[in-house]
Amino acid sequence: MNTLSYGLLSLLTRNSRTGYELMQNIQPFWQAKHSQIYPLLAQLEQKGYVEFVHVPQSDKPDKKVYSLTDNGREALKKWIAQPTDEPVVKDELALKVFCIGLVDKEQARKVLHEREVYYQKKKERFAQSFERIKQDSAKPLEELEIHDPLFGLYVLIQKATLKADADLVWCEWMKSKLK
Amino acid sequence: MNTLSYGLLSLLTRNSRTGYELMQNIQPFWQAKHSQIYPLLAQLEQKGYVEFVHVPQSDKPDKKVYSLTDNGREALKKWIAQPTDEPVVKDELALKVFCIGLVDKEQARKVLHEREVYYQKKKERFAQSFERIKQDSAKPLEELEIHDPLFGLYVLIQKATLKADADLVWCEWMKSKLK
DNA sequence: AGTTGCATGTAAGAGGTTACATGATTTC
DNA sequence: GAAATCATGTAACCTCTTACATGCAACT
Repeated sequence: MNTLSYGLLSLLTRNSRTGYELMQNIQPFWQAKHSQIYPLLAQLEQKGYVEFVHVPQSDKPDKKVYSLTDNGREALKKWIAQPTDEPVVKDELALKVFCIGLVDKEQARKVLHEREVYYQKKKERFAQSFERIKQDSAKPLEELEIHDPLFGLYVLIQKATLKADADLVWCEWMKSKLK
Repeated sequence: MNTLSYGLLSLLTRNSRTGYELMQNIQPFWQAKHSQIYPLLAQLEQKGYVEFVHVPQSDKPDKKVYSLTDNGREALKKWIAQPTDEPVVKDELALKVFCIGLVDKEQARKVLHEREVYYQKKKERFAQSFERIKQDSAKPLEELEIHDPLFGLYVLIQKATLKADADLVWCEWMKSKLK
């Protein structure tokens, strides 16, 4: 059981989902391709942590809809109680910035601008996510509590927004250094 | 040439360093073990991007001190001009938080507290880094410009500090949600 | 006509971790 | 006496990406 496997179980606590949907939905929290996820789902099924129903479709390819079993839910609870791995960040930009003095301000601005646009788009996507869960939620978001179904998603989008803001502040600050 | 290889070259623009030092110094920006770095250094030497001198030591094991060649410096400049990969973040905590409703507030607080301590320690380390480069720098840090040797390191510590602050703000905010 | 989305899967290879191997000095 | 630091390297294994494979519907 690796971390990604637990991540898939974690998503399934909300809804039943297909492998394809799991692949899409886990992206903001853990980047993984379908080629990694499908074999893991097969393993999780063998372990009895998930089960699936085959759903034939006429217009689109048939699909397998996975849901969490009681065993899977128990495994998740045990996992949460284990010590949490430290976050791993791999950002090529940081390595470039370290030796940014090799190029002129003009070129450095280009590198930074590319990243600024990236974070702005990211922020927009988070704003849209907030809107979506605001509509799905019975309560105002600020009143959501730990056992409300949308709590986890809500606080994660909050986390991601705060981080994107910090990155954008840094980009702005860098612009003033490269004038 | 993968990203980590360029990262090693990037560090060598500052100083000549041993493989062991490179392994330590790259940690804040790219987590890599010595078992990955030593073979890459051998490859970089074969490509003519770095060269090394053998330095015998009596009290400690002998070492190889690597430095950047002109070819290596040219390779770095070309790399900076290429499009930059998007950052990859893998944080087990995010996956746990998504399904945090499975456990009670008491347990959730424990998980969050562990991470808060981690970010506090990280901030302290960054503060120490600031102090160290403040002493190494001829100018006040705010006046450092792109071609000053400590510029890259300075702005990276600034970036890391802003992000750690954002994470700590989120941890505090979460505490109020879990009261 | 070509691309994107839906939907699943496998195979090859690159990237990365853990363990094995050695050995002196210093710190707890 | 045990663990940590310095210092290098290899081997086995796990993780992850890219490419191969299929096929229909909708959009451009």
